[in-house]
Order: sequence, then structure tokens, then C-alpha cells
Amino acid sequence: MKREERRQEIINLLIESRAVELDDIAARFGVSKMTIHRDLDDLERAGVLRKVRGGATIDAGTQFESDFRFRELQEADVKRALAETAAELVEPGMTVMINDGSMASVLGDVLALKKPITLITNNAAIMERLKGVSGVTLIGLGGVYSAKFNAYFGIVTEEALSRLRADIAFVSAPAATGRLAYHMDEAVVRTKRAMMNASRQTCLLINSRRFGHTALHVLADLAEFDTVISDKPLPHDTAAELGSGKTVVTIAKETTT
Amino acid sequence: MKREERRQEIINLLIESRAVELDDIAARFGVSKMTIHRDLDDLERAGVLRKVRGGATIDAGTQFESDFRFRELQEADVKRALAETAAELVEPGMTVMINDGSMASVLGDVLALKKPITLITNNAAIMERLKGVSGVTLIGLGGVYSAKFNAYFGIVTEEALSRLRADIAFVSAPAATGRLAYHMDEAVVRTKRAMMNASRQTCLLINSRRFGHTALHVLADLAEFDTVISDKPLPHDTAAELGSGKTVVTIAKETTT
DNA sequence: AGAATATAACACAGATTTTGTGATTTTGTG
DNA sequence: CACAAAATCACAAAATCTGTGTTATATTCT
Repeated sequence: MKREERRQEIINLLIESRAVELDDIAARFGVSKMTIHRDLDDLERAGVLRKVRGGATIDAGTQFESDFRFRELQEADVKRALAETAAELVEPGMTVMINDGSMASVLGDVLALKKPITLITNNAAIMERLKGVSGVTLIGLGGVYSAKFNAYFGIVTEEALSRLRADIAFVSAPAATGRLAYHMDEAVVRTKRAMMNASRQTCLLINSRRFGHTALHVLADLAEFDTVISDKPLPHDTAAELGSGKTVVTIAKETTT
Repeated sequence: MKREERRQEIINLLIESRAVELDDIAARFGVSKMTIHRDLDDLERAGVLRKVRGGATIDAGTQFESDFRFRELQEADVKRALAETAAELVEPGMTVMINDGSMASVLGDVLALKKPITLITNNAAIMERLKGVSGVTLIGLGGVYSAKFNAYFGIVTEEALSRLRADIAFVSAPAATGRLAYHMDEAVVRTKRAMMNASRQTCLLINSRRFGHTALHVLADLAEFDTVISDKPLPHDTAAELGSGKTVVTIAKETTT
């Protein structure tokens, strides 16, 4: 078992039990305490957990869980599947908007293969990965950088969006119930909505596990989207309410890669 | 001497003499020809030089010299000195604009120590280094990414600047003659000028070696700046023409770090 | 104060990167 | 076209980097 696997496992343990004991995991993985100390130090620095005497804890529900560095590690396979499916909506030559979020940054990687393409985003991860990639015209949206979402937001971002127009916007959401999608942050909601307004077509990407949750602000009615992509069939109530409209629901199948 | 030092040295040799011989540098560094071959191959791939039979050349004045990956390597000490001097104009709490260029990205690092501070920039290197640094409010300017300058430019950038206002703008220039500073790229000039317009105070940072050169577009009259910082006294003609105005000229002294 | 835990410093094995050597291919020149 | 110089290739050797454990020292809790 390599270092990264061990660290991922530590995170998984933490998610289940909220806290781990140092001696405990050192024994479980058959490595020295010092090694675990170093794992925990690094994970703490990455903002994933908090070290306490004798072990570490994770404060679910607080800033940690909503921290992008943490989310980044989770459910990479689902993200990949959603991204692959979303990419089918895109043809070379198109202009595409992508919002913040780790889901979105996976999508960026996938779309980069559809070159030539123009990508408009406020997502710092995408800017870093795709800048200078030939065949990809990268338009960064400015704004105030938010470490929490690893993206740029604010008036500058919204103004920039008001001057641009894309063929399709991909928007992701952390929560949805019934026919509404939600987000906890107002500035993020405004940016996502601005992207939707600035695109001919819109597509929502949402992990099926996010259904049944809500958050402070309503992001959008699912019926506003041309396409909704998820990894499992939508809950019955959502599906029913959406049934009559124009919105196309697509279920991503995990690719065997 | 490690690999990167050796490569940096090769570049320095190239800058002085336009061309190097393979046998020559292999002997000078006491390594095999094969190693030098590999160095030259990699540097060529990085766009820094051109391999020719028996050695390598650099074509000053063509695209090579204007490539940011190349400039990044050059004269780190001078850049550092200019940046340290420029930082003296900044107090914690100020809002500062910084333009594209490797000089500017060094300045970003130095200014990050003056926290709390607000940094407005179109420079991708600065965004990457300083995002998430506590005490630094980072405002990215959007725009179309330019690999050549590793920064963002265009209407989006200029519009964003028209909505912002800073205490001071730091602008760098690759060429100056008499009282005028020049730049080869129109979009870059527009962005720099927009920064100057959006700031209460302006400061030009210029390597003394850039004097006596020109480029296609005039960037500004040196007298427009409140401060001009260089590493050596300005040429006589420039100094004379500037003498009567309000512009303060500061010579950076190399710090012994 | 005394036990438990955390940090720091060094040592070491294994992986990775960098380099050198000699064989082989390519290129330029008379 | 032949021959020498230079470049490339392939693999082995050397140097460097990484991750780990051990021991010594410091810190924190009770």
C-alpha cells in the first residue's frame, strides 16, 4: 500500500467515524507513528482534517466538508462519468462556459480533447490546467479569488459574463430537492446564473447523492435547463415534476477505464 | 553544479555570444557531450534556443526572446532588486495593480509580505502563486489567455479595469528610448494603460539594459509616471529630459541575499 | 512531576532522475 | 560517394529524491 492510498483510507475512516486515533491507524496500516504523524500533518495543511492530541478529527458540516480540496478527493469516478457524458453535447469549435467546482474541472480536462474549442470559466483549476494548451482558447473570468471555491467571483466576474456569449453553459450544484437546485453561497449563485443567461443552451451536472438536500439559496429550477445529467435516475418526485417539460435528463454510465 | 544551474549558465552564455559550441560547453562544465545534447534538446523544446550542428544559437529579436519561459530565467537578481525597491512604495492595506511579465511576478511575491493587501492583476503567474495566501485579497482580471505573455488580455480585461481603482499601479516595459517606453504588442499596451488610468499613482519598473531599444507601440511617456525604478542610472538623454518634471527616479541597489 | 504524545534530526532502503559509455545512425564535406 | 564529425539510441552506473523508521528531545496533559 502506497502513501496516497493510505492517506485516502485515512480520509475515508474519518468520514465514517468523525475521528481517528493515531496509534490505531499506525497499527492498522502497519507503519510507524511517525509516518502517520506526517500523513496527518500534510492532510491538515491541505485543509482536509484537524489534528488533535492522539489523532485527528474532521468536522463534517463545517468548513472542511465544503472545502474544495476535500471534495476534490471524493468520488472521482462519478465525476468522470458525468464529464464524459456532458462532453457529448460539445462539438469542436464551440464556445463553452464552465463554472466553479471540482466536478467542473474534470469536465475541463475532458473538453480539452474536443479541440479546437473556446472555454470560458471562473474556475482556477481549469485555468491552470488548460492555459497554453494548443487548440484551447481560454477566456478567464476575472473577479475576487475565493479560496473556498478555488474560483473567481463578484462584480468583475458578472460584468465579464454580461459581455460574453457561449453556445452552452455547464453548471453544477451541491444540492437539489424537488425541482429546485440550491447553493449555499450567494456570489456563486449569481455567477452560475450569469453563465446560464449568457449561453444559448444550459446543462446541469449533479451527483445523484446531492438530491434530497437543500441549501440557503435557490440556484435554479431544474426545468430551466435544457439538459440535466446525473449518475443515477432522478428521485421520483423530481422526475415526475420534470416529465412534461422540455428538459432532457441523461443518466451517465460509468465508463470502464 | 546541478542540472538546472548548468542550463541557466548555458542560456547566459547564449545571451552573451549568440551561439555556443557543444564541445566547448561540455568541457567547461566537465560533463559529457551526451549530457549537453540532452540539455540543448530540452531547452530547444522549451523554446529557448535552436540547436544547430555542433552547438546551439539564440535568435535575439525573434520570438524566442519574447517568450515568457525564456525571460523568466533571466536576471533574477535585477528583478529581485527592482521588486524590493518597488515594495517600499506600498504599505499594508493598499490596493495594488500589477501587470504581466516575469518582473511583475517577482514583485507579486515580494508584495505578498505586506499583508493585508489587495492585488489586482492579469498575470497568471501571480494568480497561481498568491491565490489562497491569507492576507492577500486577489482580484484576477479576466480575458483571453495569452501563452506568449502568460497573462490575460482583451476587452474583458480592459472592461474589468474600467470598474476598478487602485492606489498604485506597477507597470513594466521591455524597451525605452529617450523619454518613451515601448512594447511590441498592442493588447498588452492597452492593458498596461488601462491599469495606469485606474490607479492614483503609477510606477514604471524597467531593467536598465532595456534602454536604447524600441518596439512597435509606444507604451507611455516616462514623465507620465510618478516613479521610475531601474537598476542603474538612466541614460543621460533620458535623465535630462525627465529632470524638470515631477517624476521621481529611483535606482534599486542589489540586496545581498 | 511523570506519563503520554509530538516534534526534530539523522539514517537508510528503494525509487527515480541524471549522467556516461559505446554502438549505431545521420549529416556535412571534399 | 566515401569518410569523418556529429547526433542519436540503448542501456548501465551514479547521483539524487522520497518515504520511512529510529532515536533523541521537547511539549502537553493530568
